[in-house]
Amino acid sequence: MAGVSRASASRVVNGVPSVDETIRVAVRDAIAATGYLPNPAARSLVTRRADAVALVLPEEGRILGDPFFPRVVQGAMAVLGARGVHLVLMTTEADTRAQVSSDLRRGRLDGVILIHTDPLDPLPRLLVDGHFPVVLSARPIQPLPITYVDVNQTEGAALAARHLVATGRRRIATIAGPQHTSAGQDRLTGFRAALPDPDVVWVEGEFTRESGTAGMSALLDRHPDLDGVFAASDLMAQGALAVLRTHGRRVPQDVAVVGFDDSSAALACEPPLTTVRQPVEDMAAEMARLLLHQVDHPDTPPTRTIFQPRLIRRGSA
Amino acid sequence: MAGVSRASASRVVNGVPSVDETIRVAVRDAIAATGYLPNPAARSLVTRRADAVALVLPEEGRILGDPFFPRVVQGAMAVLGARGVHLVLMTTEADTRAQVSSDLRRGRLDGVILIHTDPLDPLPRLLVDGHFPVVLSARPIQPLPITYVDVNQTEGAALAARHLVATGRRRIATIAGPQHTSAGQDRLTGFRAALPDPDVVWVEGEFTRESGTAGMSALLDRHPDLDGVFAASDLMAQGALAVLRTHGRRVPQDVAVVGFDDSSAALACEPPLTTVRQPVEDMAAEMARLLLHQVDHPDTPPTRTIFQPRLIRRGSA
DNA sequence: CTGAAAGCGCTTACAG
DNA sequence: CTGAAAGCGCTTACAG
Repeated sequence: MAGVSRASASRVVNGVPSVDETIRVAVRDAIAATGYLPNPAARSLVTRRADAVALVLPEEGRILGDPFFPRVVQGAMAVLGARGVHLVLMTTEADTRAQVSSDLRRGRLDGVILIHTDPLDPLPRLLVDGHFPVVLSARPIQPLPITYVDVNQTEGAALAARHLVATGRRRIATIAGPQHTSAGQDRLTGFRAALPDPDVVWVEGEFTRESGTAGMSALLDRHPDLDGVFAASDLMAQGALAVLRTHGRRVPQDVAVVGFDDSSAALACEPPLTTVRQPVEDMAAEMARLLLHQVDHPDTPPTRTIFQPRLIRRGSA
Repeated sequence: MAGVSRASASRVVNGVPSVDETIRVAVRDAIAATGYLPNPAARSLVTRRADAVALVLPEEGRILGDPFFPRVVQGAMAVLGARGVHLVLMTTEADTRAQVSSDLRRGRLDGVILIHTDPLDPLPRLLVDGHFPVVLSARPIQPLPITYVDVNQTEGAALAARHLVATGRRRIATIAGPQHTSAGQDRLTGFRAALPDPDVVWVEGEFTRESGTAGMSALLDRHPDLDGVFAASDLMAQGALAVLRTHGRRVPQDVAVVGFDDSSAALACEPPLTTVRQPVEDMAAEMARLLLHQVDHPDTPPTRTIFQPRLIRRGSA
């Protein structure tokens, strides 16, 4: 309709620079007049690109319910959406996980962002071995040549420790995260290292509200006189706050509480939670960028990008 | 490799019944031996199917942060995943909303599930007019020939009303949802109708925690003696609970509180929230099924499916 | 029931 | 810089 070859039309649509101005204009006019939209399946058939990536979450319930999740999606969508790349939601449950690799092999997915993967999950290794573009949301606990993004976990925990000490707390304890995860380990390590006496009282939680409740009860049983608590997740802090209230402890007067994440749960707490903020949106956006870069340049060596956490002071400490 | 035509191979892969058993076996063996996976782009080019649908949410922040969201995704993924259909996340923000319709027209998306759409949003009408498969998560406030799924809102609110009355509450008030939405309207209507005196005290909220806080404060100012509150969302109930605590009211002894949704926020409340449960997973699964049906049968007339709510009794009332 | 052939709508060497 | 042609990997009438 523009009176040019289909090759030239294709070049204009794809913004190839070496096209004569008159042709370009003719094609653009024709596109505007007809409302032409390129067929992605036909394009995909030759370019070998799906323009779709998956956000892979552990079991459906756990992460979706995580107040963390919305911020991840928001950050990733911002960069993906701008490039017209689809964000497909998947989980690592038995049925879906098979789909992830088959979709990757069939070219239905260009790559994947793996969120909060279980340390024992073989999926990261599988994807690396298959040379598929992939980005992890945290340092893998077993060394793996894989690109990941993380927050400086030890520094974040140190921020919490220093704040408790600076505000005069002396009998400090922590509800740590699961010690089979890198985040759980690093936050405990960092917290201890920043305390005058690293021999701090601690219990292990699972990052969930329930485990925060259990952890705080255990702590209070053993050390009724404690005056400062660092919970390695906001959800655990929320659980801890409930227990403290039940036991008649005022927060922050009697016991100061610091959380970790600055998820939406932090503002739902009473009092609002002082917590260590991870720049989750930025991290997710960066994951998307790194993934897209890998898609464009398959031989990119693995990189790691570490973000700095920040202490957000609110009512609880 | 199986020694048959590519047409026969295609028939076996797609499960066409009229294929000789020997051919079927030969093809299956060849597939197993080679690890063959069909190329979805090539298939899509001729079938005109993307095998992908979008879950379209209002502005990124609002719904993603909604404790409701995980249950929606879970329900939809269960039926979509089983059929190998991708669930693509999108929003109605300026940039993405253009993508929704262009992806639909280009065949990159087979249909969309619209969640919590703003009543003024022109998107539903646009999609209906374009004859695209679409399912809404609630009754549209302006009549529109569109398929939707909803909970019986008035009955849900009536459940709350009857429970408050049955437990002896007499000075009852409600924090209603936004009156420009069907859910907000119906819950208020249903609540009033089930009360001995429909002339109940009420304030309007936005379904958010903040508006619950503001609403409860206003209510308490005007009616310090109230003994029962129905909040039209769990989030508003959570905000109300915080205000009641600040004002020294015990829940449920002094004031009973009932929420709506049974979202994850209900269990995070203190005390745990008595609330009206929407079967969200079931509703989302049904939306996915209805959408897929429309994709298969483009001329399906619009239907509506109403689910029954249930009162979940916990500590707050 | 099966196969040869056309065709889905693009992109991309390859000549010119 | 541009166009004719091949080809991406499937599905599906159409004969037989």
